[in-house]
Amino acid sequence: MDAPDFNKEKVQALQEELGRLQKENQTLRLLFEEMSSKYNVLHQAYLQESSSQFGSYDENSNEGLRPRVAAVAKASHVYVKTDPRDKSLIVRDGYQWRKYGQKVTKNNPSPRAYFKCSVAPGCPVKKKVQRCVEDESFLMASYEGQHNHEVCSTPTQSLSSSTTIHPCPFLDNPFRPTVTLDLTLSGSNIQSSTRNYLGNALEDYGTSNNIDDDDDDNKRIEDYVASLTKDPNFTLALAAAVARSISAGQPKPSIS
DNA sequence: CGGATTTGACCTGCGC
DNA sequence: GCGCAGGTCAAATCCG
Repeated sequence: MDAPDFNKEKVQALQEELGRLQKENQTLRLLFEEMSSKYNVLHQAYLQESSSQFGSYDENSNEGLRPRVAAVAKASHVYVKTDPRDKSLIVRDGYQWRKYGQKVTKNNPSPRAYFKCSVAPGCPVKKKVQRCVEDESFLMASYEGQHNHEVCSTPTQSLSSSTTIHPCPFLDNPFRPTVTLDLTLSGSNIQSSTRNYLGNALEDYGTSNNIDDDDDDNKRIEDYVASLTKDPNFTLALAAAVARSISAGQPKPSIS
């Protein structure tokens, strides 16, 4: 058998395979972008819904980061992203608190701290702060009672640059820690930060895509896919987005 | 020195 | 009634 002919056939087969993979990559990319887009829309809706249920912050209001009093009237939970190395149980939420107790609870090795609002002498609001078992980088703050005064500090004092607040990243939030609502950012940056997780790789790929350099492209794709699939947070976010996309596409059961 | 924090003791509710 | 766990009190301590 002629060696050059054999090599020619082999090259041709590889080119066909390459072309097929490129088409597949293109399809997957489009699918990814669509899912990413849907994910962002759904996540924004989720955050809006969550902010109406939890003690949360109105970033569009000129009142800054003050928690909505109505939401704090009953016991509510807020998850705060902090530095895991920071062992303090301090949640900067715009109010001034006096610590009156600390206790180690049964199901959590991290101690629970008890705070009373010290802004006004008669303010009945209490707060419990405990590090999450699932992820020690999160603090869970439970608020009880209703403030009878206005917030005492400015928004810039309320939240440190490294503090981020989440409605609930563990129990009922399918997005888990993959997405961070960083209240130190502006509104547009909040959206861009939520896009980062799923969008960056594809955006990077899109901006650097060069048709003349197929080998580099494939290598880049493989690197992106490998880095994404290795990340459990991405897997969770992807699963949630797929589930939501599927459920969103199904007709809603009629309520009679 | 005064206010905030720490920490052990005490109180209370709940399940067995 | 007892034990356990969570919540609160208050004296001691720390810190600016």
